[in-house]
Amino acid sequence: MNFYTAFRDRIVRELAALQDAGTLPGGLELANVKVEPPRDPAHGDIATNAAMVLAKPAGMKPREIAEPLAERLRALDEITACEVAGPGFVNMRLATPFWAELLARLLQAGRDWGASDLGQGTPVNIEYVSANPTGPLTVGHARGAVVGDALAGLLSKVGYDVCREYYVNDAGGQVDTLARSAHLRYREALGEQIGQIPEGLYPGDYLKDVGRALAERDGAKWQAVDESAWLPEVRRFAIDQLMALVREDLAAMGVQHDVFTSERELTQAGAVEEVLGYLEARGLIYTGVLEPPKGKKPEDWEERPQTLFKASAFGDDVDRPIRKHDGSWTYFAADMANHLAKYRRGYARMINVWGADHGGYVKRMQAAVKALTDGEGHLHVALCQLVKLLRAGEPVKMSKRSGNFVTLREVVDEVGKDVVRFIMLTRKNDAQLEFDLEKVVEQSKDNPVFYVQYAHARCHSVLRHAEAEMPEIALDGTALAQARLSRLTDSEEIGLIKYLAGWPRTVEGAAEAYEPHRLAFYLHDVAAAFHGLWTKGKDDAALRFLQPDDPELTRARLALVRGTQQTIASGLEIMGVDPLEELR
RNA sequence: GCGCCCGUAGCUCAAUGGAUAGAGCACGCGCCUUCUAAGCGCGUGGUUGCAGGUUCGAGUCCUGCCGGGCGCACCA
Repeated sequence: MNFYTAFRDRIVRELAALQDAGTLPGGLELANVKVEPPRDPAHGDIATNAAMVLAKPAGMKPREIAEPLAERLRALDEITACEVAGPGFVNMRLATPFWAELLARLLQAGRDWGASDLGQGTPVNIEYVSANPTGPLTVGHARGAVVGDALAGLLSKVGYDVCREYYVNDAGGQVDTLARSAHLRYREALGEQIGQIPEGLYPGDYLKDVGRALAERDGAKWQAVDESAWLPEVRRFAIDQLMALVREDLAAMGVQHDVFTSERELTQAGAVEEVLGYLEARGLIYTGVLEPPKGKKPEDWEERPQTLFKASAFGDDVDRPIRKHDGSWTYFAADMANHLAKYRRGYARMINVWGADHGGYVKRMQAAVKALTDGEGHLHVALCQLVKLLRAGEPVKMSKRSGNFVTLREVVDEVGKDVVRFIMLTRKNDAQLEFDLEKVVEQSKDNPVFYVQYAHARCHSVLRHAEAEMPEIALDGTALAQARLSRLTDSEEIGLIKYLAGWPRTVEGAAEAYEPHRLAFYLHDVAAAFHGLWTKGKDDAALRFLQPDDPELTRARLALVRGTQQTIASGLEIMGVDPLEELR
């Protein structure tokens, strides 16, 4: 479906023919030969760098390779012009019928437009969100949720077998703190005066609900007993409640994970001991003393022997502790078990979406994956930078209700999940993102969500008018694929087809680079091309899509409109955004 | 001190190692009896932080500086 790939195959074939003919020496490495769109459309539709990358190994000048190659390429039907330019590019222009044919294929592909088998069914695990169950999700989590979900959609689209995973950090000190905070709210619900929330406990009002629910279920059962008696049960209860809240928040964003893995269950099942045993057998565990970080020695630093994993043997800067002071496992140790479990379930390819504050954790986890899988596993980490939440240019105040952060829910309730999802993908994940609650719902050109949705709605508007004025024309993609597409001759019409034709390449590129934001930029450009064409019909009635006196031409143009609509819808679908048919 | 990320037009940001570095905003000038003007077109605007290096070719890769962000045992 990616026609650049198809042309690359042909060019490689022609290069082989040139080798057979003795024009080129044999045995050339062709892996670096690329076929891509020239940056400047004036250079043609597609270009290859073959002559330049082969010049050195062939011991020839680029032109000496380019000219005979161009000679052969000119003989192909689809290629109307082929010339050598610049330092040795071979530029090609494709025949109009080629583009018409491409539009027809797009329309027939329907929902599969842009799909490919790049991934060949390879299993990929994407772990994202994975927020601690100690509070509601924040706007920061929203970005991770959107990026992870869009990556999942993207990789599915190009043929990977994707598993969407959430790792629940329900072990360790933070959930104990949660339990204590919830217990306090529980006593409050039973009528006690609890006063100020002590330092170190979670102050958010959302825990009042948890306290009340516990009081309703268990009455005063846990009120006057020792902490050791109530903690495990209150903890379990609070985690369940908060995970339910998390799932609700995610559902409000349209995010649904396939698997929730519990750190506690993993640990209790002995998975960490297994990891330890595995690493010990390979001599990767030892007891040692770590150096304090230079220039920033913690106040309470004490030199003492710790159980360490030899992460430095796998690219990390230092070796990493796997037991805490009290002998329990570190978060890292449990996370190793988590990654080993994923690997064992068949996911040699793993992607984690983390907040930028976890950047310092990347190397050790990658080192762990290497060590635990004998180098067979591969972990990619996408770090999401901060989201700066603004309202009309001013930073948004934190709400007390939630515990001094802005929740995902507040934002979704205010602007809608589609807006959140789209805007979160308008920046590279490792760049900071400004999210202005007022701007993102503005119905104007400088709001990319609106701009793209408007183009999609305009397509539907045209199709609705067509239905009313020329009911004899069938408007579904399959029917329109049969239209006489050779009637599309205006350079802007052809230009739009060319742009649409780039969709599969865009999808593949975004998937390979793990960069879903490219979809948002591409859709913005498609929308711009469409708006331009639409407006041209205002200036020149002959360019309007609907030509009542010429049904054949109308059908061809409606095919283009449908193709645009399908492409935008296809992109929004991967991003998890519902395309709008009307904006009124 | 060390590690990771970032540095591109006045602002916010694009650009799988490719040709003359692109959009939007802002600024200036045009376009509404019409399928949604909630839009379109034209113009102004650049030493890609600095200095070297690799390459036929560097915003992109490597090294060193400068500036900003994040992190740095026993939290997650």
